[in-house]
Amino acid sequence: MGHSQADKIATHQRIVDVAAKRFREHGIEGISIADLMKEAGLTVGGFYKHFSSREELVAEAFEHALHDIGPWEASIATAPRQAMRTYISETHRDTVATGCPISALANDMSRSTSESRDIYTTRVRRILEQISKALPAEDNASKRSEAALILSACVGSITLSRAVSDPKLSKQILDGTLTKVLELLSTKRNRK
Amino acid sequence: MGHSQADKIATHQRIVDVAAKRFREHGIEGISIADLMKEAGLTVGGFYKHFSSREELVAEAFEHALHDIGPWEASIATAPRQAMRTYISETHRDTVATGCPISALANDMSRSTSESRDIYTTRVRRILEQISKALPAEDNASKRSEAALILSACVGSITLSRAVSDPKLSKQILDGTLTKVLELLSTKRNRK
DNA sequence: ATTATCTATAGATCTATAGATAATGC
DNA sequence: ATTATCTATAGATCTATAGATAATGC
Repeated sequence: MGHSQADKIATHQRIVDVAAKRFREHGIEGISIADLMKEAGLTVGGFYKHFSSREELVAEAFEHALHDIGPWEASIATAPRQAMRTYISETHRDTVATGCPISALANDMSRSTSESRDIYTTRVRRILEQISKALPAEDNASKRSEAALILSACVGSITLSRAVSDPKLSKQILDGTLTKVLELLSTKRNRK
Repeated sequence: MGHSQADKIATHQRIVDVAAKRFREHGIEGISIADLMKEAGLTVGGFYKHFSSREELVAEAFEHALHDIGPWEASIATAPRQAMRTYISETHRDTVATGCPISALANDMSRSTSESRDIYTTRVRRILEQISKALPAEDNASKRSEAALILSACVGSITLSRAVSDPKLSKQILDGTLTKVLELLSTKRNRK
């Protein structure tokens, strides 16, 4: 067992990694420090040499989880249709642990008063801007509205697809939403 | 303090009422039986004369919570635009305790294996059908897709509006999504 | 000597149960 | 006599801390 300072950094990162996954999977209150430490190959006693409180781990783990959607977020500008296909997909639905924390932790965030909630907020704003930029040219107000619709559809469809117990309905929600979102991204509609 | 059988029924209902609210507010694991009983004006010891387990209360409370969206669901067919204005609103955002459990408990449901999840699923299916019927005439496949988009947008927008900490962004998400959903409900778009 | 991790445990929950108390209802 | 509710508590968590152990690093 390693005890060097380099090992400690790696250990710290491993705890955050595990937490970022399990929080998305089980909810922020849904897993104990002891279980997280165990999965990281450690015992519970060492935890407070790495974090001053559970809340501190939550904040770090949440920020870490946001890294997982970095590439996706960047792809909105360059390949918006592909980005939507990736998000609104069965693969994403079935990989909550490494999937988008904006969706997986939305209900938890609404109950949070922590710093994480502000980071969450900033990130939502940034994603809305990215989607807005990717939209066919219209006036800016309309773009902002459409970006809100599309992000809401992303979050809502993946959340609903995970919540329903019928795989057929789950797929129908994803496929239906994706189809319409892709239409919104490409079609120039006639406006009144 | 009442001890009659009639009182017991009223007491039972009061516990379920309180639970239905607090589960939506704090999440299913976010409040203890003791706190729920206290709010219902009782002590924790009496709980198991009403329910065989915590899980049984969760199931009853969830079904009870679904009653709260009965009128809304019925209004989709008769006044779809008004239904959307009601759902995607600041008022709904600020009343989680009595608001739509489909949104408030979505993340909890995805982790559940209980009977409640099947009830949830059936209800989602029914709402999708209602929305589908309210859409301007198109082919059925397209209607189903559009219903999926609209329900996803409802759930996603209310969830995001609660999760973000900036009231301005919160309102922007609601207003933007609502505007576009209303367009979808009324506009006959040109199709390729 | 310092420190990363471990074992052990205190104190605060939470679910569920046992037994007492005080009403109802035959 | 029955039963709705209460007080009290067992047993299982969970967060956080104290002190021991065994490695690192000057």
